[in-house]
Amino acid sequence: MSDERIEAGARDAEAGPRFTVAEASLEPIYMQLASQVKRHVASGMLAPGDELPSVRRLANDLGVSKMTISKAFQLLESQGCLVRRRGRPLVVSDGVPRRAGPAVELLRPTLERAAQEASELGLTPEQALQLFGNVLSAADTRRTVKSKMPAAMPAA
Amino acid sequence: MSDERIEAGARDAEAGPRFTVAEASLEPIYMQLASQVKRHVASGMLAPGDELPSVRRLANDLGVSKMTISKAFQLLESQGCLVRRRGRPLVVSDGVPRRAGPAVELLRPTLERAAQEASELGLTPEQALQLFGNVLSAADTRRTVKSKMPAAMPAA
Amino acid sequence: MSDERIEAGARDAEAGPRFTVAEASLEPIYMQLASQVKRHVASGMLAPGDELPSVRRLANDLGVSKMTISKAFQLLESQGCLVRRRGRPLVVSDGVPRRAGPAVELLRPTLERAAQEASELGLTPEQALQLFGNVLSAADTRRTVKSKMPAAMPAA
Amino acid sequence: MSDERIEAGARDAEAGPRFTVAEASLEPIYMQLASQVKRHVASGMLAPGDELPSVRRLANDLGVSKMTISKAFQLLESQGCLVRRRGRPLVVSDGVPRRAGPAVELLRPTLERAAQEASELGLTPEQALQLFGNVLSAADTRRTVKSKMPAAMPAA
DNA sequence: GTGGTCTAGACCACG
DNA sequence: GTGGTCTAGACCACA
Repeated sequence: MSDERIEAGARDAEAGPRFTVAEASLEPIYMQLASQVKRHVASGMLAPGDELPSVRRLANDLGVSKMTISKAFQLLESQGCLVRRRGRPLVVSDGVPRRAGPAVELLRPTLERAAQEASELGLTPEQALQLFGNVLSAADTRRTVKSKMPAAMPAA
Repeated sequence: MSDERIEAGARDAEAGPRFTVAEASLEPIYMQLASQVKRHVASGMLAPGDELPSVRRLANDLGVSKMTISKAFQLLESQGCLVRRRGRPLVVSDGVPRRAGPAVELLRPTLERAAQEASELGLTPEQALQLFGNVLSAADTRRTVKSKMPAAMPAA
Repeated sequence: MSDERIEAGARDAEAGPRFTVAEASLEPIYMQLASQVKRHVASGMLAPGDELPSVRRLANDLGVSKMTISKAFQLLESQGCLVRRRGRPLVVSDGVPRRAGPAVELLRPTLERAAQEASELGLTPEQALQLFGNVLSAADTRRTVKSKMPAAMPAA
Repeated sequence: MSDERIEAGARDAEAGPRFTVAEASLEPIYMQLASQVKRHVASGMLAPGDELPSVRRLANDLGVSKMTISKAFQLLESQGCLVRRRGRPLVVSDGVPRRAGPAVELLRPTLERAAQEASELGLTPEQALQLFGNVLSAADTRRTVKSKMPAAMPAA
């Protein structure tokens, strides 16, 4: 992860999903957030019925406008992923637990893109796989180092 | 590669680089093209001195505006990747063969993104690696099957 | 129609859909617009493939912000009613011609509300029907008077 | 009335006004309630001097916050429709029995909106009228069927 | 010219 | 406190 990311949520002992945006990315911020929420739902990090961080807090933590967060949430609501309740934080819908199949399927598009790029780069599948292995290890290490505590208990 | 892609180049006996764009993608077409050219250069598919297809032809084949192709080339020229010569097609610069290190490095950002997503999806590195293996195999198979004619050999 | 409405589109000989917003209404402007577009599609006033007025023009004519128009269109796109094409005006989708059944069904919710209110007002169905008849006549008259020409030919 | 409605009042032998709110509606609940009370007053279902259900009871029956009920009542009080007396339930004011003319006038705005929508849908006044007739019949039937007990007589 | 993204801030509705 | 709506204006991407 060479690009700078701004993080929000789940710090310290708090056990919640982490939200990050890559400012440098060309992908609109609200889309980064929306797909991130979907991944957190797919992973179980966000369960149906869970409340999301408030728009204001996220906007503040991530350093983006309230409207941008709102837009992300609105997109997710239009896709049936979140539900609105008057005057309450948004909540993960329980009607549509996983609309794109199991968690693993949400990763496929990115990997397909990687495969396409690897092919254009003239890399063999083996080379591509090995590089991914390296990248995964590096990420894992970084993560492990970062949180010295056993990752915050799952069911706090 | 579930999304529809429009292809151009490397047909018949001609063994040249293949250009494709995903209309549905949110990534600007000119950027898709520019990064694709860079990958072809990194892979050696396009060597320094090689001529690129004409703007008109690419625009026609890919079904996009000439402006869009121009913009991609313009971007590459401004990065020193292509050079323009009076009334001639653009050629690959030999001054800056690989500005991002070996080919493998151009794949890293996408894989880092995949790793980040895998982590958010709660997948283990092993699961992510396995899925990538599947995807690479599928892509390889598809490619092999597709080109019955001895056109451009599958990079491997 | 006692409330003031700001109109846009389809003036003079131009035969296009008319867009209006009621400023005084509590219904958000973008929702007023979105449901209006749906009605125009259901009526055939807007056919699949037709382009909508540009965001800027509508915003200007209706005296609202560009973002507000954009939000209405975005909502319609998320419902599959409009489709976006790079750098072109939005267009009525042909994939989902009428997702709520025939035109008449789009009127039902409002009439159900009216029926509920009539009942609470202690009106008999006959009284309610008669009042609706009066209102329809009034509207019809007003419309006829307004456009002295034969309403602009349907298939211009 | 396809939307779910939560009801309160007029149960058992008690013959009083019925209050309902549509949770899913975008219209604020307190406004739904306030306009409903006005209709009940216009219909005579609530006569000047009649007491309204207590805030607590309505809140409980309708499953909304007491604040919301209070807000509705406050609005009505500020409009002179209800009057507050020390420690007693609110009663219908006799000063302003029908501030918008006869009952039928309270229905007009909704019917005007329906007429506007019908026009945008390309329906003839005859079609619109017929649909309203159907809707009124359906509502009437449902109501008759629903109340097997000789509770509050259907208004007719 | 088209639409899209984002911001900063004001104001509203609901609890 | 929550989210929603709207604005005015800046900047970007695409034709």
